[in-house]
Amino acid sequence: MSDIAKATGVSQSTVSRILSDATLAVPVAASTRERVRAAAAEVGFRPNPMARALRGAPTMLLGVVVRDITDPFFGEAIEAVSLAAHEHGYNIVLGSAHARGSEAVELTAVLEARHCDAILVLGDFGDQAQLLGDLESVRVPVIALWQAEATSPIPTVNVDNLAGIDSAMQHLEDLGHRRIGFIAGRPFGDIRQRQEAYARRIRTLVSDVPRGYIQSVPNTPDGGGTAMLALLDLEERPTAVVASTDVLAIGALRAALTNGVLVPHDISLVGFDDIPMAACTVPALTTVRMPIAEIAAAAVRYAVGLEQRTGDRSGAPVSVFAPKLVVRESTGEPPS
Amino acid sequence: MSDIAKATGVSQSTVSRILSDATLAVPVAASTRERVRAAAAEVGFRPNPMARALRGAPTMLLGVVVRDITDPFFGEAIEAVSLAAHEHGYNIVLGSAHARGSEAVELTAVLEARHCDAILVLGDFGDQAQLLGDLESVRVPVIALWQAEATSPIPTVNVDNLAGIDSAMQHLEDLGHRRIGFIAGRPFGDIRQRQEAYARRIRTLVSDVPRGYIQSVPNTPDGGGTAMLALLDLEERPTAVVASTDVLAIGALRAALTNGVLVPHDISLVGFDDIPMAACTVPALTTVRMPIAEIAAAAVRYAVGLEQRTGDRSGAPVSVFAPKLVVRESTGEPPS
DNA sequence: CTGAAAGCGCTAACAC
DNA sequence: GTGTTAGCGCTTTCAG
Repeated sequence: MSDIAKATGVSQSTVSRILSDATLAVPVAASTRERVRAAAAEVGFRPNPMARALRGAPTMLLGVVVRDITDPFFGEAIEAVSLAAHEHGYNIVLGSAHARGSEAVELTAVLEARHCDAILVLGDFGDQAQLLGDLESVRVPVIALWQAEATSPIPTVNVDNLAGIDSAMQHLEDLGHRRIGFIAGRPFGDIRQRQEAYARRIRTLVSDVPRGYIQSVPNTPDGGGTAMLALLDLEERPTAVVASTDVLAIGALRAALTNGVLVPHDISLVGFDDIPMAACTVPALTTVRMPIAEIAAAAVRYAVGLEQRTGDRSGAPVSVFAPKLVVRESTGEPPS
Repeated sequence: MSDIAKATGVSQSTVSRILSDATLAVPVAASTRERVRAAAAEVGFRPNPMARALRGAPTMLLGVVVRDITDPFFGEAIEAVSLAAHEHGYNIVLGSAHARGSEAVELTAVLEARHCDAILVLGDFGDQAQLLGDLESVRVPVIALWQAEATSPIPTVNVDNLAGIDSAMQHLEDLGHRRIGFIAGRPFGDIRQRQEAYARRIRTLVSDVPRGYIQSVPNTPDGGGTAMLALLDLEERPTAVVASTDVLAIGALRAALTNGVLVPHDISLVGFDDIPMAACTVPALTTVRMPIAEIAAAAVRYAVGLEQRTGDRSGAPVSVFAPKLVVRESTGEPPS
């Protein structure tokens, strides 16, 4: 920058004024501006964001912490956030927390230190009190997506899990199902909410959740398979199963099929998330789709907005978006 | 930092020496160190990486450009890179290129400007000459993963596509298949290599690639489905199909199954990548698995190593890792 | 309208 | 061993 100042015979501060578009505040002669611009272009000048940040300017970076980047759902989510961020001129610093406590903590330190303008937390970290605690003491705005701990003081934008499960249950009930099982993942956050929604709903059908109708397993295809097998073994076998995520549902589907149980002929299956693969299974999965793009956009808008009214972290407002049931081939009437 | 200098009555430079662990070069009294450390801890001191970077220190950031983050394969890849980077104390700045030219270019600008210590490019950007060109003029080391353009001057670490396809073909031939079709994605990079490997191999079986045996489609499940349908419609229908990616294979599988073609009874199917879902289809997919973790580790090691011997970009060395065939349920003997 | 100068937080010679 | 001093590249008062 000083180079170009010398080359054009202007002072470095003038160059700064021109190149940083502070022009509006302090007028600069058009002629000078032209010359400087030209010189800058010639040298291929690129402002150094480090230096800018050092002076207190925003870094235009959004930190993103994701619980498990290999989860196909979060792949889509990151894409959506990245897109939304990009629209505001922001870039993404990604940290995958690998669901291990120590790293997550370290991670927030990194993100904070990197002076992200805001931090976005994707997914439930309910089992990592550390992280959540740390996040509270971070100086930049933190906003959570797909994080459903009611206790959290962090502003959150999420999908309406209750509505999602309700629509799935309604669909199943309309089809004639009464004995409906549930496959749960981790017992906190989104999945816990979905489980509660299920439990509440099923109690309107039967006096209480039948023994074994809720299977808690790790949120993996294998977990889903294990759960399905257990459900299938029940004395009063359910005629339909709601899985709290598509990943679980896909595992459950495979388990049923490989054990000679036809879907949806013998048992109906509904997932949650609508990951791309959900449409590719045979039969294709009936599932609950969330408005990922909208959620991401809202979160980014919020993160960016928060930067202006600094420190305003009191409200911990929560935006909730409505999901939509996508009926495909994995649901049908109960076996007679 | 000056605060803690004042508080402990030492000079700020001493504090810096202690806190930046330059201790080794210039000895510091143990007592002073203790005091400073304590004070630093009390204030909750966190070094400002911006300032550090401004002084020329490495930013400990690795830029990652990925062609399509929603591709489940790249999800795993990013995780692996992230893990490997973490081991060297590096973090990841993620940029998804959305496979759109303009953005990709802009992206590299951002990454360069962000002063990443190196840039990792995941996947083929063969259709984006812009990006590749830009990358060449970037000052930091660039290293490519899963990028197979022979013309590229960028150091590359990749999987041995030829060996992968060969093992798939060998497996099929051992089973007795002679009429083997191929589903190709984009006509460049990894996929082109795989296609060439297929073409070479099939010519050892028949005089030339039979008409229509290579189906070129977009790298999506739908694309795979379309390709499979075309293959099935062929006069001399293949008894086996090799798909250049699992995503294609999964789509192809669904297309076959929903059209009453049994896999592997009527037609065998092999994928490539071994994405997590590959084990969850019914039948589970026989596929070619790459050593993702090793590839990521090699790339990161390289990226980090390159930083020391600056400017050494001449060789454009290429590391190639051997993939491994994973036999599951989608392959069997040809129908009699 | 433009220049001079003071830092942002930190590191690295170079003294003492 | 520790303090002094000079910047890294940029923004920003404050004077011309």
